[in-house]
Amino acid sequence: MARRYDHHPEELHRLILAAGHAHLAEVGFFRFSAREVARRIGYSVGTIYHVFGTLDRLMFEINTITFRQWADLLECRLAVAGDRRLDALVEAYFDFAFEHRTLWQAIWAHQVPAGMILPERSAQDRSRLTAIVIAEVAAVLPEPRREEADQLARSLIATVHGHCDYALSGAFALMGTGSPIELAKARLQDALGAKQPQRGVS
Amino acid sequence: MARRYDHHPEELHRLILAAGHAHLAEVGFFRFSAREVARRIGYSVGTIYHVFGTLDRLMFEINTITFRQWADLLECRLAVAGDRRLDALVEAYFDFAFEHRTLWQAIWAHQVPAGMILPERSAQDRSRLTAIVIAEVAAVLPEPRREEADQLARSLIATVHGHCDYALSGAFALMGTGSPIELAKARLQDALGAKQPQRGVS
DNA sequence: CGTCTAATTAAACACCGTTCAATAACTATT
DNA sequence: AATAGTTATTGAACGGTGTTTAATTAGACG
Repeated sequence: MARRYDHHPEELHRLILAAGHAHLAEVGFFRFSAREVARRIGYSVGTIYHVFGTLDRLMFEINTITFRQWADLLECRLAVAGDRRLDALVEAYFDFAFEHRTLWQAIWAHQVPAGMILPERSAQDRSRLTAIVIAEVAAVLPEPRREEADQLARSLIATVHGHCDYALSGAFALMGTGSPIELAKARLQDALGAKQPQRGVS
Repeated sequence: MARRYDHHPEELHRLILAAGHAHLAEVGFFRFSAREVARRIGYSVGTIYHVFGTLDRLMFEINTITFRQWADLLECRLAVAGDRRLDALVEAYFDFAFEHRTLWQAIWAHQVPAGMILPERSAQDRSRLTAIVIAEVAAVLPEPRREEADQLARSLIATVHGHCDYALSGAFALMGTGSPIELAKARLQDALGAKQPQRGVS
């Protein structure tokens, strides 16, 4: 026992995160197991506790990776979007959630303990998605209302989030026409349409 | 071992549900324990499995109780509401979630297994909340658009849900003016305001 | 070469969900 | 009333979990 320097500390940190992220994607939040992560990388559980201190911190950092990937997707989609940029954001939001269901649900399933101190870097990664939406909402708002952008953007994110969550939980299942994603777009239109006419409105 | 008829089957069923509901309210979904429920009622774990077959079924029925209480609150609030009935519904939605945080979160944390067959009674209890909102949305829509009510109501529920979930998860925490509940009301106003002018609009 | 530090581990603890054979209490039949 | 049959209930077992800790040992430092 007590081998060392198979991996440098940073490397080990990344190794655990990568294995943990992959494991979480496979089995989902409720069947996630720190022991299984340890098994996968050929270390013992204790090492994970040594590196992360708490399971909550490991889960938090894994979810931060997911946040980063999610924001990356939104940026990619914006880069190739036409003039209906907010619709593109809604689609990216949904697409990520549906394509990486287990990872996305883990974000919301994990309750970060009250007192936990968050690394600055993580907070930044996690707020990127919000920042992207705020910028686009601000761009769409007419000049005098631009100071609303922050609040309004968060409200619209919550709106899309609600539709996405309901769709994944099956609550929308029995509905005929009007997919959740189209309904979400319609609600954004309701909130923004009056304030700023977009081209090509459906 | 093997005492009998301390409680009739129905009584035992209710006893487990009541204890389970109370336990869930205290510790939340992630620390819920079937063994603890058994301990509380003075039976062994096996009995719970005998009565409910699966932990998932027990959790499902406990959550159904929560759904029932939630719909009850909405109805009570409607009964004493003024002319801004939808605002009253939004408030009731939030109030229940905040007052019974653990129970409310358990509803969304619990993934009902795909194949599970649901008792008719439960499905009814669970759909009541939606039905209440549909009725109020229909009442507010102008005659020609009344057939939209079903879809629109679900979309508005998703909207409020998103705001509520975000608020509880702390994502709204750092915002200045404009509480989540007021933002949710504003989004409903956006969606319905144009279609039906309400008195006393803020 | 010896000392110190800290990474790593095995093992232990106290739980958990789930299953199942054994048992005892009730029911039905004679 | 006695017997046979049914079934509610249990304890115990199995394999898993998160978390903690003392022991070990690889590497760093003098």
